Order: sequence, then C-alpha cells, then structure tokens
Amino acid sequence: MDYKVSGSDIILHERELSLDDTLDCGQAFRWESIPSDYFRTYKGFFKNIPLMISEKEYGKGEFILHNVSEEDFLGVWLDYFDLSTDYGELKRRFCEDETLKKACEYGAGIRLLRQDAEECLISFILSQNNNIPRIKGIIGRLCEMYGGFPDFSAMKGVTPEELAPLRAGFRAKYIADCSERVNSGSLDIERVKGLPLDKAAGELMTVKGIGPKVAMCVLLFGMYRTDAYPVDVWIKRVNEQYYPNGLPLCVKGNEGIAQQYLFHYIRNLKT
DNA sequence: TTCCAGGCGTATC
DNA sequence: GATACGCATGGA
Repeated sequence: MDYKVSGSDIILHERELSLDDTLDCGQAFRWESIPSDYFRTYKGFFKNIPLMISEKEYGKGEFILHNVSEEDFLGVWLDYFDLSTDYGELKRRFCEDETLKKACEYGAGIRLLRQDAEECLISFILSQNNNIPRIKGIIGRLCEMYGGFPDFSAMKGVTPEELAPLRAGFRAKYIADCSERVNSGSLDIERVKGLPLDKAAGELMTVKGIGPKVAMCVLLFGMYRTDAYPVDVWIKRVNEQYYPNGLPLCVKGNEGIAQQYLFHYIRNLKT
C-alpha cells in the first residue's frame, strides 16, 4: 500500500482491494455503487463520516478517495479498509488449502472492513432470516429516521412500535431490546471487546434476537475479531462439503477473514 | 400461489 | 441437547 495527496483527494495504490468485492459482499450495508467516469465509484459511510471512493480501472489497484484530507485518510480510512494488513501474505497462507485457493482467486479483492460495533450490532440483528437487498432497505430507512446511523444513545427508550416504519418485521422488537440493554448498562460493548471469543459471544447472545451467527458477525465485522467464524446457511454448506473434519490449520487466527472469501465463493458458485 | 432470505425463540421430547 | 415450527416483509 502507498498513497499520495493530490489536491483535495487521496490517491491510493493497493493491489489487494476491489471495491465490488469488499463493499458489496454482504459485510457492510451502507455502500452504494454510483455512476461515474471511473471503473467503479461507491458512496458510503464509516460512523456517518461520508466517503466517495473510485477505482480507476479494473484490476489496477489504483483508487481515489475524493475530497479526503491526509489527516482523515490516516485517521479514519486507513484503518477502516484495514490497509495496514498484508492481504497478499494472508492469501498466500490460505492457498495451502485447495478450496480456499479457489475462493481467494474468485474474490481476490476482498478485505475485512473494520466497522463500528454498534452499527454492526443493529445491522446483523436485522440480517437474520433476511436477504441483503432488504437489509439495506431497512438500514436506509433507519438512517433516514435518525438523520444518519443512530448510536444506541440516540435510540434510548425506543419501542418496536416507533420502529414500525422501518418494516423490519419481527426484528424490531430485537432492536428495541438491544437498545434497552445497552442504554441500561446491562450490555457493555466496550467490555465485550476485551473478552475471550466464547465469552464475548455468550455475552452478546444474552440479547434477544442474537444467536451464535449474529454474535460472531458482530465480533468479526464490528470488533475486528478475525478468529470469529460466523456460520450461516452458506458457510454451513461449505463446512459440510469441504471441511467435514474442521477448518485447515492455515487459517488459524484468521478464520473470519477466510470466511469472507468462502462466503463470497460459495454464494456465486452455482451461477 | 408458494418459496426463500448472511437465524433465532419457543415448545417439546 | 436435539429437533420442529413460526416469524414480518418483499421479491422471485
């Protein structure tokens, strides 16, 4: 990775990144592809800080972060896009395994985004028994309602009835319950970040609507716990088909990152 | 019309 | 602890 300041923009060089692979692979729900003169341009947010980012040409690894100061690049986006991690090295390790080798080739530009914990809590509660376009729709309406993605203090005292316009269905009561738990102090997100994986998952699962899969998603996507391995219907198929005796040793400590490649691969395999 | 979607709570054994 | 079943909503 390297970068330079160009006027009010940041020019980023990073071979191991594709906007489609990373921003539209189901780990984040607030990025949208918009028309532009470049190969791809996306608009989205980290914690309500907006960003427009372009990928100049397909596969060239050159990106423009529009109207971003060097300070914000180093303080926000370097971290968000996990640019300090060497994904080339990670993938070389993963490639010891035949299935992962194919998955890494297929979704070569996937990176694990370091997202906000509160946003991931809400987003992945909404994700259960739901599809990605609809999850995006619900989150879009949530942001409209609150003028940006709300933190839990903004949702203090919220009832399922007040959340009805989101059309989140039965998940509205889970969001309200989670908000209550955080605002009352009975769920301490910062404390969960410091717990061992199983304890952390167990703590999250005390919230109504959070089971093993959602808990692992929150840990992986919202707390950068790279050893968290969320098992949804797709990864269940991967496990049964390719890893009946467990994951290969080469993913040790990075099970969650491997999961991203596997998820993307298996989901698109049938087509 | 019926089925399904990045699951989970509840009832029942 | 394992296994069925319902669940809001909307697109295919």
